[in-house]
Amino acid sequence: MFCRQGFTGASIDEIAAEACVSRQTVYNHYREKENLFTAVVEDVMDRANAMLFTTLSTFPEKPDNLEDDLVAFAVRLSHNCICNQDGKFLRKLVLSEGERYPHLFESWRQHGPGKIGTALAALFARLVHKGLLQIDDFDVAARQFLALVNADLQMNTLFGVTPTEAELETAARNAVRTFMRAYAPAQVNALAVKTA
Amino acid sequence: MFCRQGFTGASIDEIAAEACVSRQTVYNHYREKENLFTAVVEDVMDRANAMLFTTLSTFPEKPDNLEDDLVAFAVRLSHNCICNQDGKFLRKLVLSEGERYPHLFESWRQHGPGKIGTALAALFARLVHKGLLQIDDFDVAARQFLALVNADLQMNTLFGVTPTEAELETAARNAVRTFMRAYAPAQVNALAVKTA
DNA sequence: GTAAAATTAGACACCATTGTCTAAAACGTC
DNA sequence: GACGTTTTAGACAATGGTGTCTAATTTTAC
Repeated sequence: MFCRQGFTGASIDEIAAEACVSRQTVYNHYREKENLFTAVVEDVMDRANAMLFTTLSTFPEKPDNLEDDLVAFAVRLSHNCICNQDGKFLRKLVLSEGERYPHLFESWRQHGPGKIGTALAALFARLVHKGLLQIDDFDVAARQFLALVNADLQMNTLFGVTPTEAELETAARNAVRTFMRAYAPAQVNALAVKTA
Repeated sequence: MFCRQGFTGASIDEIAAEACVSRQTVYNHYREKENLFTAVVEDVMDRANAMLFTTLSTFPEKPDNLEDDLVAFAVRLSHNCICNQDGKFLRKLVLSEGERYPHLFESWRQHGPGKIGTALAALFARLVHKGLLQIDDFDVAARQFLALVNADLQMNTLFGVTPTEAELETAARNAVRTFMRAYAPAQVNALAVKTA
């Protein structure tokens, strides 16, 4: 409800009705609307974080085909963390009510994109160490990877349309291809060109 | 005011006070709040579009040093169209009230990012024609360019902090470096590596 | 089965906001 | 300077929301 209508747009009455509970019960649990709101946000954030780390752990320790593995990973990432309801809610929230709730906002920044960024950077560092990538700044590369994955989906997510599996796939493939061209060692790219 | 507080958050009284005008005058001009709102949005959109096209026209017809020109262009783009108040407003708006005003939303989609995307794609097509870039899908490249430029700034813009000129510059340089590595013809990259 | 705790429906005061109305004031034009 | 138009301040009803209260009902625990 907060997701769909924002903080002021969601009335306690509607929320209570949606929860099949009386308004008074809501007030019994959370003294006031703000408490309910922050509780919801924190819950959504925790769930999103959990989802994020399970997704991160799916990346194979010894990549078989780096490009394909990265594509599959990007698909899972956007599917689980970016295009789902929670992710959209959080981004929307931060944008619309971020200035009103600075501490929520800060907490999101550190637990959300902050964590995903550092975790991705660590993954890339491992891949560099194995000679599969050539990256000078891991943090920049991580941000760019996320940005590229989002590039094709941004319009859809803003639109409120959840992209189809096929759109997700091509978006991921476009992103990874560009990423690999920019960050794969020369011989890997040469090989890719030769096989193409 | 709509920008800072959203549609419902901004009261007519406050708006009238800010405009140094009585509430009744507002109602005389725009029969109701929604009309005022859509008028504001359209005005902001028009201004943003004008700004965008003047920015696009600054790109040199015969690039001297492509990488530097792209960096300068990216800096101007983020400065004029992405990080300024209007751009932030529009993104925020689309995200928070997009579902409530589908026609506004659609109009934004076509006149905002739609136009910037196709215009950028056209620019890249010219650069490819001159042999300065090697791109298979112009639209994808345009979206990726924008995404990369935003990659380092997203956090700042969400935070509400306007990045310093130096941050803008490094963000643009990171973006363009990756973009060039992915899309510059082999000999250009080889040259860049040699000179580095 | 009973007592304590939680939940419910509904009424309520309170507040902010929208949009209307009116009479007075300011403005512009000739 | 006079007349038509616009603006203004303030009052006003209507609406919809928050948070409180109460008395009745249900659930839970023992």
